Amino acid sequence: MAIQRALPADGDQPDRWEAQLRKGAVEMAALASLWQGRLYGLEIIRFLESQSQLALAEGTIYPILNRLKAEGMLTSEWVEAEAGHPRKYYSLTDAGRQRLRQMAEAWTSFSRGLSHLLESVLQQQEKIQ
Amino acid sequence: MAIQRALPADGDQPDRWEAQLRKGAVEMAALASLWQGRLYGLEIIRFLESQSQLALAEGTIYPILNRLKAEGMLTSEWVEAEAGHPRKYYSLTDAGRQRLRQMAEAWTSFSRGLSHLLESVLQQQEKIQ
DNA sequence: GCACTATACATAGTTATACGAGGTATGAAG
DNA sequence: CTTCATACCTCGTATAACTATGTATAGTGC
Repeated sequence: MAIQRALPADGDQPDRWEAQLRKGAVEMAALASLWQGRLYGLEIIRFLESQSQLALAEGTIYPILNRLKAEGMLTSEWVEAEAGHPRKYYSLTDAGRQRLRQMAEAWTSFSRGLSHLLESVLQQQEKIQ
Repeated sequence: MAIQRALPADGDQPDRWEAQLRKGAVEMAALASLWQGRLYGLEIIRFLESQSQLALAEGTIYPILNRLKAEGMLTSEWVEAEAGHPRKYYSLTDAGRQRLRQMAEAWTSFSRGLSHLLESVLQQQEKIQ
């Protein structure tokens, strides 16, 4: 985990979010995939791949899901499948929804800043041979 | 089992830009800061901070600059300052410019995918309270 | 001309992240 | 009962970013 250090209970610095975003965009994507309803592990991977070209490995997603669950951002429940094997479905908690909103805002701001930087670069695209 | 990339059709991507971008957005930002002309180390930090709210430490930027120089993405030259001390100015090479364009495109795609994911989340903003 | 300060460049060491490669468990099919 | 397919899980590793610190140069006060 990372987000807490020796910080006081509610002393979350907005500065930390930025730093976290640069790294934890994947964590945000995982939360976002659950926005419209519960999904199970492999389903999250497929969802993100189809919706955002974000290809995550199993070794990436499961640790993240466990971390998020430990932080109270989501819950899980085993569900028996008719044909197959039990699946662990994850759902957002209220805390998870709230955090996702904050991350989404911070991400948007961060992304906008970078896009601004890249404007000149991309404008030149038309001139490129 | 679990051979995730058993796709022969996919071929090999030039690089795993997506994966790199999630981490190396900072590297891209460093290249981007030099698009309009040469800057020296501390100047890059100040530029990024003012232009994109991206706050980088010296310990972050110098290793990146050295790495990029070693890869031929930029050149450096010492310049004597009237009042002060020599500064090491960095400039993009043609290779650096080309790479930055590729990264900018990949970033745009990646960013767009994530924004798409976050659409539903952000749309709910108005309903909150 | 010697400390003191400010600016600028540099790097060693720590931490955290994403991932690859393997392992476990369940049920279905042969 | 062996094999296959799906799904979950975890350890070890490479790498990236950051913290803290060190070095070098030059101007300022005495």
